[in-house]
Amino acid sequence: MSLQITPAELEIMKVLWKRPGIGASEIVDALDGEQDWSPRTVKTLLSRLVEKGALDTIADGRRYLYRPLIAKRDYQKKEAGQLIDKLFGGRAAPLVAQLADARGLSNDDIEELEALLGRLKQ
Amino acid sequence: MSLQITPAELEIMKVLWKRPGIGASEIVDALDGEQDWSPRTVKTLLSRLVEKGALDTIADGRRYLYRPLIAKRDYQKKEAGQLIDKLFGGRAAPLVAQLADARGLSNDDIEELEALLGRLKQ
DNA sequence: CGCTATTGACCACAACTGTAGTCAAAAGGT
DNA sequence: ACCTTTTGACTACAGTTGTGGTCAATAGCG
Repeated sequence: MSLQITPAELEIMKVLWKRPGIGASEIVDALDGEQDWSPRTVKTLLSRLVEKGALDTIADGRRYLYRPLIAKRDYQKKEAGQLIDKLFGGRAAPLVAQLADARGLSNDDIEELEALLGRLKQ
Repeated sequence: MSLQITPAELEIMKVLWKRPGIGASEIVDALDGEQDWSPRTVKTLLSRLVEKGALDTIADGRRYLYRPLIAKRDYQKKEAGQLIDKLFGGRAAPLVAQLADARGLSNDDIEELEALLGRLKQ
């Protein structure tokens, strides 16, 4: 199944995760400033996502509204899992260590993580 | 610079991170069982990695020995950073939460993370 | 010393990606 | 009732990636 979403396509998905059920032109507008794509490009990406089964269309007169068929969380989980399998020997701790090293964790991050670990531990 | 290493190329890098300075045929052997690539394929990937500046060659008679020019840690850091920027709003904590959810952290993981956080805290 | 196996250089080629154009139908302004 | 704009369908096309073939030089076996 593993529907492969490319980086460009992901930008579209992110818009639709925030505002599911909008049409192509709203997506173009939402991307303005972020990405500088012609509306044609956005349409192509949308078609490909529909083809791949990542999006659903709802007819709305002469146009379609688009809705994600995969949840953001599921996608995040899959990507995070792939990364640690690919590069960190399947262990989460080394990844976190790298992150801490790469960009430093804020105090908020640290507290949040401690709370999370506490919850996991019981 | 951001030399883009593809998934197939990464397999080669992983071998060379473990055993830097080996030749093409040793790499083919090392990959046996992992990947099922013809020696030609491995050769092509090696050339591309050299071309991209990810590997260095050392002449050794009629062949080359290959050595990584990027450290594994640096690559891990870059990838981890990209993932959280791309999908987790640049924050590490949500990533860890997803990982915990996706595959569960082992008790060892949890302890390791706690130790890590402790070190980061003061 | 001649033959075979190995090696790097170069080439091939289809699938996937990023980026967008053409076209025909339809919707809406005037 | 037209003309313009918007939309989806289809098409294009170059660059990247996965996968491997050809070829010529050469190194080592016998």
